[in-house]
Amino acid sequence: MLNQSAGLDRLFHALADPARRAIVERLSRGPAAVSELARPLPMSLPAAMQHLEVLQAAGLVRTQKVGRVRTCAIEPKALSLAEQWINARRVSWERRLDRLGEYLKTMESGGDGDGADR
Amino acid sequence: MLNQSAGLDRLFHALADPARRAIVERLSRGPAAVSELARPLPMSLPAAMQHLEVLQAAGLVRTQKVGRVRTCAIEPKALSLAEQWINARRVSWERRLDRLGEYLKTMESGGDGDGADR
DNA sequence: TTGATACTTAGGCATATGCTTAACCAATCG
DNA sequence: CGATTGGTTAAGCATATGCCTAAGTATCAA
Repeated sequence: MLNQSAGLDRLFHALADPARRAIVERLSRGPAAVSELARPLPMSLPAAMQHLEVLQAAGLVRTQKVGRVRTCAIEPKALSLAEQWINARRVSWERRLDRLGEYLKTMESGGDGDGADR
Repeated sequence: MLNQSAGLDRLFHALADPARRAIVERLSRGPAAVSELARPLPMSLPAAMQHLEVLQAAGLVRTQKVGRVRTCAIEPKALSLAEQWINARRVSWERRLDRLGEYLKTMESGGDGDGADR
């Protein structure tokens, strides 16, 4: 899986802001121009642009300029990186809880069993 | 589902740092004391503590002090909030791509169909 | 009670973020 | 051409983050 740490940094950081999530939410319903994305946000256009740049740096958004209009769209694959990390954690702790369950059953039936957690 | 925006802010922000993810990774394999979590990190103990505080504020980690040792554990439920948000996005854009597919099929068979995207 | 261990708090500092306003280009439009 | 529209760049500023060192506090061990 390789570490991919910097990518996760950028990805989670990009998602850690309501304005940026709002942009992603809007874009998951279809492409939009920069000013269209900025309009509903409580900030200036340049500020919204900076958020867009963060999203692009995270690979979440792809843009393309035609004439004087820049059209933005989500990059669905980007989110799956975050998803995978979260899933990996879940697998990890579920396995642990299973082992704990086994251990408790062993206890019950009077065995000794090295259940050392560390 | 209600907005839950502040919670997502804290959650994603907490995950947007390699040291904090390392802590979560360690804890998904089982509970640990503060100093045990700090040891592998390239920083001082107080710095590690601050990361721990961020994780607690995000609801990702629960701690409990016994004697002079504070033991930390993950709160599996916390991650599911992030997961849900990501899933919701996916559902949204998959529906959209389906509609787009339908539209293209309609085109193909010569129909007109209002496929306006906006 | 003395000392070591395991955190905690406080203060300070460098850099990063988020935002603003004020220009500045580049395609349209009249 | 000259004015608009849509976007971009630049500079500046306030606050937030991330880290450190130094100085506590509270067990536990001898």
